Amino acid sequence: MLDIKSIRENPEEIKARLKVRSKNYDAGIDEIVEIDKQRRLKTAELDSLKAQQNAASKQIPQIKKSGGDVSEIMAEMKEIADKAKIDGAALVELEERQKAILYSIPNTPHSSVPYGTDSDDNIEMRHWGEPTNFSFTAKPHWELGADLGILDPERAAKVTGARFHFYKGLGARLERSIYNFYLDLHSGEHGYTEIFPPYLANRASMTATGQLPKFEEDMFKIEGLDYYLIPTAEVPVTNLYRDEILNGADLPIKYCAYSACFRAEAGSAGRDTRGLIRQHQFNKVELVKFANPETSYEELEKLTHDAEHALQLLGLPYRVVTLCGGDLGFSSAKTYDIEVWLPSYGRYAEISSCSNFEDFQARRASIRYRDEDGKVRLVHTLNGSGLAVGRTTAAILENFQNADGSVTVPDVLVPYMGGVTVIK
RNA sequence: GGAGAAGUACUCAAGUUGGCCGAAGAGGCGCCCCUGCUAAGGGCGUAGGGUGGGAUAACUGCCGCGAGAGUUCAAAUCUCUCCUUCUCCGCCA
Repeated sequence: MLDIKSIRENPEEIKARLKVRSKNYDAGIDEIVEIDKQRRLKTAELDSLKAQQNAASKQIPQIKKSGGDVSEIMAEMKEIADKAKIDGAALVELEERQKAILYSIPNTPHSSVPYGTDSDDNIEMRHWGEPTNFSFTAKPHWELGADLGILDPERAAKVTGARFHFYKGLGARLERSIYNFYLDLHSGEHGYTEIFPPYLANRASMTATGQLPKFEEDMFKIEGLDYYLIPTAEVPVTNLYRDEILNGADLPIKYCAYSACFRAEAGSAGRDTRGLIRQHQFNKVELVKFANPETSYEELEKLTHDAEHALQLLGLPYRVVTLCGGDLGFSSAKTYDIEVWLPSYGRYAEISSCSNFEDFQARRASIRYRDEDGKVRLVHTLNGSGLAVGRTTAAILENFQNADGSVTVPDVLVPYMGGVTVIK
């Protein structure tokens, strides 16, 4: 959520910055400025009534003590109390309206984010390796999975529904090897503390990280409870410090977390219908940072490189792009996508999204830190996939397939695979 | 899931016939005094955070005793709902 004070003071600047997301973007800035004005007037009105009440509350017992008559002042206070009630209700309504708009406004993009309408306008920053060439006709991963007997979406459709998978045998082992490798890499070499979070989060948490209220239809909700299946470990891990004040000297705080992720993705019907790319449930290792605002963009670079490092060790070709305004996520100020080469698609496909949310989530979640000067400030939150596991499995199967239909296991995963070097 | 008990500041903890409770006390922490030494003693300080007014000052209003709602002129204190923790029972990986 954006700061109402900065909207109040620089409405035109905020509007201009939001236009990087979309030319015609109308976030309701003018409306919110007007509501804010009324809200503050009403607040002042109500506060002065309360001040009168407080003064009377001190007088009444004293008058009573000295045997005076309080009926007149009490009658007067009754009127004030009634008026305060009406004002209070009006104020609540204004606050609700303001909040509704404020929660629906996306983050302002960082100045380095280019204008653009969709993923075609993203900017390639760098790439590593080259697209894989095959001397034979390469198969897509879903065919490899079926032929090797390691992926079974058909039975998953029977047992659950579309967009779920059974992994079997070395397929299940490969998936497990990948997220164990990721966790070991980030918690070991990269200095992230490992977290294993709950897979359900409540409404307050989902609101704090920005999934709610705007994207409710993308979430799986638990019937009859205020719980949602997490779409990413970002939700529980970022909310770890909701409503807390951290010690500034402890920043940056770095966490990595494996979790299953659940996405209803109502709008995705018809896309990526086969294979592991777009599932209702998938595995992911997430990197989360709580950072000092001064250094959060350096932390974003480091986080992105940490995620890239995993792909380098696996030997998978990838590129890094800066998302343009039109492709930028709701809560993010700047995002790098890491895209892995996917032969069946003939293009790079997203396997990680590394974002700096600046204070957007921290304001919603009230995550702050005490600075050296004793002042309390909002932290900057960052996160990125490190990496999506199912898509890694797909990329490994496709990029490392052999002419005979077998798949070579990347060296770094062999120990995790119990010494298996080829899946056949 | 059932039955009880409890949630007050960094910690512990008073306060439930509603009103001089912004909230006793202790510990901890900070500063100082005494002490020729890392002891003992003494003094002072220690509620923040949010949100308004005001010049992004001085100063000042309002809200904060788990959360929310209610009763009342007035609630930490009364009522209701919810959350969390503890104990016992049940169930269970």
